[in-house]
Amino acid sequence: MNFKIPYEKELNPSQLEAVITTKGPLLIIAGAGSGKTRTLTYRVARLVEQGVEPNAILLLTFTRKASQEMLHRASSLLDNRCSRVSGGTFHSFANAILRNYPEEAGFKPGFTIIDRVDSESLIGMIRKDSKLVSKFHTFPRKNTLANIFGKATNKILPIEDVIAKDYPHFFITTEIITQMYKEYNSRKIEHNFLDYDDLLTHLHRLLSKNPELCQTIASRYHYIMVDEYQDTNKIQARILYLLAEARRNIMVVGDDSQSIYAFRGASFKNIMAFPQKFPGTKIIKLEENYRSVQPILNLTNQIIERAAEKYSKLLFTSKEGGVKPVLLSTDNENSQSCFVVREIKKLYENGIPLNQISILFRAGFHSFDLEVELSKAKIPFIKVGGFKFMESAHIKDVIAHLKVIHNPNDKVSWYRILLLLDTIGPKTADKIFNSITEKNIGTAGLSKITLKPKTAKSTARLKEVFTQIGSSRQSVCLMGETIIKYYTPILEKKYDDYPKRIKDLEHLAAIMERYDNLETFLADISLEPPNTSIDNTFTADYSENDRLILSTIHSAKGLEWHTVFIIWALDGRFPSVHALNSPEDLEEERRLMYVASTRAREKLFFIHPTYFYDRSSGMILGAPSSFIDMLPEKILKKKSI
DNA sequence: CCAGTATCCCTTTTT
DNA sequence: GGGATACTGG
Repeated sequence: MNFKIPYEKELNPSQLEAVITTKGPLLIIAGAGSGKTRTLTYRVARLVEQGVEPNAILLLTFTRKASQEMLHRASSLLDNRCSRVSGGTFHSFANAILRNYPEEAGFKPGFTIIDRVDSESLIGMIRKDSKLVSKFHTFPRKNTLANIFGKATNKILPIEDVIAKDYPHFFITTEIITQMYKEYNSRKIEHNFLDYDDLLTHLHRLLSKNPELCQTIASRYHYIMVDEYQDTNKIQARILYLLAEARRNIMVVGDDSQSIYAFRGASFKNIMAFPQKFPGTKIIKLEENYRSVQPILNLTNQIIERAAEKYSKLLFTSKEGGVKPVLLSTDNENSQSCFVVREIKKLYENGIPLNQISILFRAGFHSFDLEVELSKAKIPFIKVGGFKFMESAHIKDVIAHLKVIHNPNDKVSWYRILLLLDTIGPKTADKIFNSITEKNIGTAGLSKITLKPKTAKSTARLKEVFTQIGSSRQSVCLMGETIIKYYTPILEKKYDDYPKRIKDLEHLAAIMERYDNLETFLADISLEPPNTSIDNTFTADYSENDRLILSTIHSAKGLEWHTVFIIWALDGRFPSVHALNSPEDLEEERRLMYVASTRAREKLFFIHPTYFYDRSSGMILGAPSSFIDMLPEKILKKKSI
């Protein structure tokens, strides 16, 4: 067969082998910067070029953006057929399948995806209803309960194991927590809710309990590719197995050294287990690094070499030159920020565009001081990760109105809406919710139920809104506008900082314009919530042109820049205090440091203050991150100012 | 039954 | 230094 794309020319031997091995199970161990995305892209193109029906290829990635980008690139390599490849995240894939087979999966059509905040609210309701909670001196709070439930689900462990291992101080409450977990699951069914974990577990259950249906679904996908396999959890691995076991045309790509999502149940051991699940797996390692200069690789190799458990690999490059990474000690937080600002100005004057520079940190709030200094210096920046806009109160308030329109059974959202109103508390909200669900009259039914005069007065405007929306089949955007208009006075009364929040709502309205279907809109914002901001207001559409990038390390996965600054490279912050007493957690912090430092092409800085009082732990921090402190001068230049 | 006040808690990363 | 929860008065 003659191929249009000159694969041999454009790929190195290992990459080429990965691309042309299209049959059978394939495991690619891809070191940082080894052209993993390139390999996946060419492989998609190759399959399509071989005549495989594009939608028979399933490309599962970590974010939707990643799959879109790959398919876009594949399209420009070959042709537009590549854009018809089925791609997305595990969660969005599960969402799509489950919406097609709700009954088989055991719930009503038109389910609502609930985020962490909603899930905690529901748990809070259960907790409040329980008379047993007050019998204990301490009982886990709703967010702790959510953590316990989540861990049990994602790691496929019984509740009691999770409590015994991670929450021994709550051991005597085990029985009640287990009871609440059951209650949580049945209430989700009652209100037609699926939380993030449910998307995966329900899909898994659907496939495993329904062999024929599983076969129907599996037979659609002749070729499966999974990116970032090190960050999948056990359930995801099982789903993949069910989808791929018949044809066995499955390729997974990952790097165990870059596994950074154990906190939500991911396990890099999936990589180790893959060849056992699929006997005859061909393993290919990509070890040539095309990203960083050798001095940076020398350092990153050292960081990861000390890891307890890994597939061994050693990255090398043929890139010449480069300078040694720098560890810089500054006296306090603000001098850390000022140093970064000064260096950025220098780089910019030397012709490095701002969008080729990034500042990385462990947690979203670590950049606050720096953001102030950047604003003072008039350096434009965009921040990625950390804060969750979709979970901020004003956004959730507006969305709640849309959610009850879509699913009138959504008790959490009804509560949220009703409690915004004067004289309405939990009890009244309960009554209203019950009469609406009993009569099954939807949101427009709010005006049909009998209320006390006082309550009727408080709900008057809301009734109007729902009647208006219910009678005229409005577009998503129009509904949104109606609700925002209704909500704005409430917002102004509730928050002193309302101008900023109104701006957020305008951005939300802009997103809504792109949708003609409410269900799709609600699912999308839950599954791929916007996580970028400019000037502290969230931004869905932006160009990174000439903007500095501030990002959490988790959100920097897969990206690269000319220069990378890692701030707060401070013991107790990075690694975080939370990880200090668990060797496993500490290993994850190490991998996180590895991910952060392998983002740099030419220049890499670690910065830390030498004196910092940490309010939360009451500790005084000052030592550099233990992952880099022990590195010799030969590898890391140490300076202080 | 709501709303306002005192107290306690914790505080990472994300689909 | 803030949010969530428990408590208390109207």
